[in-house]
Order: sequence, then C-alpha cells, then structure tokens
Amino acid sequence: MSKIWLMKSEPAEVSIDDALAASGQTVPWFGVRNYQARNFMRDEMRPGDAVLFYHSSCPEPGIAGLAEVASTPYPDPTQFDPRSPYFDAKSDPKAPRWILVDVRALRKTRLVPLSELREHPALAGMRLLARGNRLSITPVTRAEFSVIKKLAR
DNA sequence: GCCAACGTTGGC
DNA sequence: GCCAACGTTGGC
Repeated sequence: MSKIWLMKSEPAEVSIDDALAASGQTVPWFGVRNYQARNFMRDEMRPGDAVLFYHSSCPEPGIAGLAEVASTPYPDPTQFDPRSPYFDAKSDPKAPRWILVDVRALRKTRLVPLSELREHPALAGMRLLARGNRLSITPVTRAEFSVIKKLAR
C-alpha cells in the first residue's frame, strides 16, 4: 500500500510553481537536515507515493499543491557543496549522511491555509498540527488526505 | 523580530 | 548516559 506524505518547502526557495515549471515537473527535495525526516525518505517512501506540497515560512503557510514521489532515495549533493547553506562538513562522501528523493508536482491547488487545517475537526490528529511539530516531512493518513483534497479543490 | 518547542552538541 | 547550552524551525 502506497503512503501519503506532507512535505514542507519554503516557496522563496522552491514553490509549487517552481516545481511545476521544472523539467518533468520534478525537483530534487534537497536540504533536509533532520534525521527523522531523512529516515522517512530513506526507509518509507516509494515512487508513486502521494505528496501534499506545503508552503512554509512565508506570508501564507499552507497546502499549495499535489505531488508525488518520483524517485528512490539518493545522496543530497548540497551536503558536499561548501557554498550551499546545506553544506555539511561532517558528511563523508563515501557514506553520505543526507539523502533526498525527487518530487514531481502534479497540480497547484487552492492554497489551504494552516489556520483552516487547524479548524477542521477531521484533521485534528494530523502530525503537521501536533504541538511543537517541526518535522518538514510528515505522514498523512488516507482519511486526512481525502479531506484535504476536498478542501483544496 | 519574538519566542515556544524541539533537536543537537559536547563536557563531564 | 546526563543534561545544560546552544541552534533551528516556523508561525505569528
């Protein structure tokens, strides 16, 4: 059974529009520097898994589009680039610490603001909404996904 | 810019 | 292994 994920991106860096404009509508999900989020990509994601494309750290945080996992995991090149903000001097190229997957944008949705997600009773259990959650990648249940797809339509 | 909450680091 | 200090996330 395929899984469903919510993945946060700062639109100033990669927005849903940027992803849709990319070659093959696909972007490498670089910059994840949290072990739990990394492990989701490494251990649990499969190509074809559904993705909610979330805009964070911006004037209107919320769900901005639908996407899918488009690759198996592979090393995140930014960890080896000293000029990148995601450079990690402690990562050994022979055993890369950070990986990523490619994400293919499928379509933009109406922006469903975080505040609206919080108000919806059926979404009260969402990992995204858990107190103090900072994970940039969180699992989404099928029930949550169908509610959100209706909201986003 | 503030700050709550959480993750990571490193001395012991 | 503990835990204080520090760094980061991310909404507001």
